[in-house]
Amino acid sequence: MTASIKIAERHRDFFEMVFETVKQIPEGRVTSYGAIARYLGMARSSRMVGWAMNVSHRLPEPVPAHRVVNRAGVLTGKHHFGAPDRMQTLLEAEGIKVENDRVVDFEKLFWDPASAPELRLK
DNA sequence: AATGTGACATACC
DNA sequence: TGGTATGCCACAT
Repeated sequence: MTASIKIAERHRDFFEMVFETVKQIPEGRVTSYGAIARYLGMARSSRMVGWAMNVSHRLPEPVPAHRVVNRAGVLTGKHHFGAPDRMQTLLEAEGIKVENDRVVDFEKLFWDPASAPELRLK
């Protein structure tokens, strides 16, 4: 395997697909763990997406993990960004408003990798 | 080796 | 309507 990341062989591809998907989230948009899992054919393994995000911190290349929230738009992973409010800061830097650890207008900003409206419209 | 713990989601009382 | 249980599976202890 390429990097020093410890990922089980048979799931390495899955993790990489997660990273690729996350990297395609447009700036200023967000998606959910479940949407990614569903898109990759592991609808019931959304927790693994969370694990992938956890691992992504060790990746040589940057993965915009802050654009992934739970299905309610809550920043459940904020404690994994070093500083408690780093995730929120990153989001707000992209024009996404956050109140009470929740993305404002989540439904509008939601980007589904399956439908990928941004990619289809262009 | 066995058990517990999650950056989740869904189903069911 | 809201809490609880369960599926999921890599990883830590």
